[in-house]
Amino acid sequence: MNIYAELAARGLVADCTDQEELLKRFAAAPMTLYCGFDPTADSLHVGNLVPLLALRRFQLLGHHPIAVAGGATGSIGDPSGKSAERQLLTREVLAANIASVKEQLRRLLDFETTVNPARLVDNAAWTAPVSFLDFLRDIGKHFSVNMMVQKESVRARMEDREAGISYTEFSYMLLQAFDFYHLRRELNCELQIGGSDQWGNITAGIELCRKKLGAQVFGLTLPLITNADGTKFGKTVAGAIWLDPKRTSVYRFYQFWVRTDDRDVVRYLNYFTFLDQAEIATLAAKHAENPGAREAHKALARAVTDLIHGPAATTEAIRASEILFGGGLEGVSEATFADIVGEAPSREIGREALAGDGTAFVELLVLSGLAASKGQARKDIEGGGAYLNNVREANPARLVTSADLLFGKHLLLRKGKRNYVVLTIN
RNA sequence: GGUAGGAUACCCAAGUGGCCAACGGGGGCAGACUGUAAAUCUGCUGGCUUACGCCUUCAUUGGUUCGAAUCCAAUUCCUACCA
Repeated sequence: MNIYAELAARGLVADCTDQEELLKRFAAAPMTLYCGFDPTADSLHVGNLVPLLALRRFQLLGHHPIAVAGGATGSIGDPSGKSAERQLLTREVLAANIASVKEQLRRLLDFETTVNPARLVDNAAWTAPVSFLDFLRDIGKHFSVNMMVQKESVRARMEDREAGISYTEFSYMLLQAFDFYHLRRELNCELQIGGSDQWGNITAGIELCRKKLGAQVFGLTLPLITNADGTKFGKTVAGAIWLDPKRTSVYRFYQFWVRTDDRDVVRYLNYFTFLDQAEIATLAAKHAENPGAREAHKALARAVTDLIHGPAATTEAIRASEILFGGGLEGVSEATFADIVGEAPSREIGREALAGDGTAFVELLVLSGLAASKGQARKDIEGGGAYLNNVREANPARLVTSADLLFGKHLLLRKGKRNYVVLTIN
């Protein structure tokens, strides 16, 4: 299957340059392509997944992917889609971010294959040595400010008198264009992919290649992922869903996908998994027939978690989820329960807290972090939204003692349908 | 620099001397219905307290008053018009 058809079938093509020529080029031979990732944090998040997986899709079909870590561009800040000027990252933070993002990129692409191994480069490598004067003379000369001002990312900020745009961010597209030019010249890279907000930056690079190298290169953008309810994909109240398990536990990562809106789930299977069209069609049919079973959701969650965290961690997250959401705790063995400890959010608690008369249930809810204050905890409990060991407990004053411990050392607290915390005696 | 207007809780936004922990909407949390979904309906949404109630909060500081988000003064920041 050719890559364009594959992407199109999944709804992953937002736009591309010179489609006719690009299709011919795809048909002719494998090509080298790249996508950049700016290290704005020390971890990528699910929002970065679409372009990242797209690189891998290209690789699976024989193309040569290059992941570019934005050591240079990241130090400037991309104005695309940003309504306000960004705080510059310090060099130390940037360096640390690049190091960890590189690790994450490494795990998602195949660098070992001999046929078309992925490559990972840092654009600081070729940008940093260029002097400001040289850059202005060799690169800047090819850009008309008139054109730059027309670009959506810049125009939006120029029209907003309050926000404005600094000269620094205004220059961002030149740096990204320089990347494409460099990669075309040195590595014969012919295609850049990116989110649809990258269109302006990508076309800037294409023009630079044409002007300086007389080469035709291509751009292809991927759609912006939207949630059916209109909220931003990948963002929860608590923040972004990160790929780094230290920031977002595997359990929470898995849960994020399981809770996907019904209306989004089939689309997301296409966007975020490598399941083929037949498999997705089967899941879509199952979902249409019996949405309550959430087969599609589970397949989605399993596939993505597996991809990011590996099969072992995924299995644990699934097991923890099955126990917590599978009904009562009766018959759950200590070994099985142990699986969810450390997987589900957990906290430690001193043994003395439960000795004698023990501690009021309200206190424990606050201790666990499930409630922000005692007053809130009381309301939650009185409202029937709190559970001790999966049994509703409506009395805030209920004293919890050692007798309530599961297997002599755990308490399972729950607020609402799906917020669990395991308290463990230390 | 001048003039006018503004700053209220997570966000938007009412309130212009006591009935104000502060209308309403959004968001969030919980309950019902369900399927860890959506929609809908209900409750909650500063802290402490079993409760009576107490404490902190309407940009900052000080003042007037029995009593201030509300009046006065100064300060800071924003907006609009003028220069």
